[in-house]
Amino acid sequence: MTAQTIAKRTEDYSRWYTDVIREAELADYAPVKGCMIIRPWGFAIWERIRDALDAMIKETGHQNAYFPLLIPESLLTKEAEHVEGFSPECAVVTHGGGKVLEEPLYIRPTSEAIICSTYAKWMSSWRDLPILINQWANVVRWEMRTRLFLRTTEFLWQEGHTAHETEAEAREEVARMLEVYRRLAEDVLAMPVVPGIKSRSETFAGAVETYAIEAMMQDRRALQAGTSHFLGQNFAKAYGMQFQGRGGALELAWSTSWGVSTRLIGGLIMCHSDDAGLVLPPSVAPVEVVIVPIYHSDDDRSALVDAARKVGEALKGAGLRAKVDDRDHLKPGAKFFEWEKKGVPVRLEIGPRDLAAKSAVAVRRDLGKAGKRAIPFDGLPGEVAAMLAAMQQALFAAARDRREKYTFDVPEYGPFKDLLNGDLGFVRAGWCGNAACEAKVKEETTATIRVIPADGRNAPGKCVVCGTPSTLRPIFARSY
RNA sequence: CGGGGCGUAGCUCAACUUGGAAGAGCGCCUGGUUUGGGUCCAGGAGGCUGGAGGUUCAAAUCCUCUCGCCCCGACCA
Repeated sequence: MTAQTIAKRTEDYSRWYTDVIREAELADYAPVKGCMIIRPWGFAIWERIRDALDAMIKETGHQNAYFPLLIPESLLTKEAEHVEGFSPECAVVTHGGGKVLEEPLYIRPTSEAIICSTYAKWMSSWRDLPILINQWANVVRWEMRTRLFLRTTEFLWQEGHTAHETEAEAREEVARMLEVYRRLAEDVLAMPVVPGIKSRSETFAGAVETYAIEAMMQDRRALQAGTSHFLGQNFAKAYGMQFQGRGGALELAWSTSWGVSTRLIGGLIMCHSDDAGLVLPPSVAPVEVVIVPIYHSDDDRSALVDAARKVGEALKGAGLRAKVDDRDHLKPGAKFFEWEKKGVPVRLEIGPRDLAAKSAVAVRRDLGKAGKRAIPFDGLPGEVAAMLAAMQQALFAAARDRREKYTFDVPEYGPFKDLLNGDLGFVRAGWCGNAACEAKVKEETTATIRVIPADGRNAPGKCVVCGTPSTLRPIFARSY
């Protein structure tokens, strides 16, 4: 027996998290602090997410483009709040070609500066609007404390940047993309989220408003999974995004930006995985079904590997991502453990008994051995597809039930603090909108306002901290 | 930036307290054996002990400095 290599969630949640990543071979540490190497299995998951989201971004009328990594200091510093927010966490290039550069170049922490200044050149008439562009890129933020996928010094993301003629159009765009993110999280990642607006203190540097989707992890902490910013005319002023309007006057554009990152993979892990390792929702699994032939002799071997391959071809023919594990130097048990750690949703075992019965034993990753059942070869692709669909639903339902179970309505400050300090989940409560009350909660519980959902924006009540009448009802939680 | 832990084989670590020939398990390579939940046996490859300096007849071990990583906090959209 090989020793257990993954810590139990109940004993050491953060150790468990890094163990799952290591054992599933999702990522590795790099020579530079906070940087991570995304290994093929991890990157294949990212590609699944990326391809799904890319299609949605294009369906909503956006085009992809690419802007450069290096941003001149003078450009980044034009929007005061923006630079104040980002400057401390920027990496700066000071040398090039063996010489000290005349002007330092910032490695982008986000691309508003370079993109907005470019848009300024591209717009002269209202007919040039809207500009709807997305880019897939890497960014660097010198975070003090890093964690694989959740907060790395360099990470991959997409950032959409749009410019519009009117405020209403820009606001529509912000809402549209937040909804795209909600669909991505819930329908693809099987991760239920709460969409809503951020408080002022949590708003993106330079934005007028920040909207986000917030998910609950298995340790009941919150994870911000995606953001959509209404930038108003702040960046238009800073970067000269003006155009001649329908009436002939010069007008400032209204802009937005929105992004999700490789952090989503961290969310996936903490949302669905268990003590045996990674659990992947079928829609993002690089391999949906793995087929393991089981044999006792060389004669058996060729017949069973053949059968496994035929089944594999049939599944692939039905559009499923199937893999036959025909490695001869590993016993079936070793293969089972390996694919479990990697989160493959369905395993098919085909041994002599199954071959004789013309069926395969199927095991769903989230149900384990208890859910074993035999499925006849005839109709296998349909049955497996149904199992995958059921698993996708089951993962979502389990995560949603967990979130609902651990979301509380607490009007009194005492119990409110206890719940948050006990890491017991999301807490909904009235808030007067005053930053001082928000800060007090943070100081006394380390929890923050994660998001103010739509139904919490006009909800008469009393501020949980100061007791004055309130209309806001945010979700408070500790977060990653 | 504060607190804690740690750098020794690909990985996890032992040897350090009390200086005296660098080890184990896993993984890897060869051959055989095995295969319905991590087979077993035999043989083998693999190290400037993170780096620099110091003390000493002798340093993985003691001292100084340095680089880096992990965890907890502060910070973070």
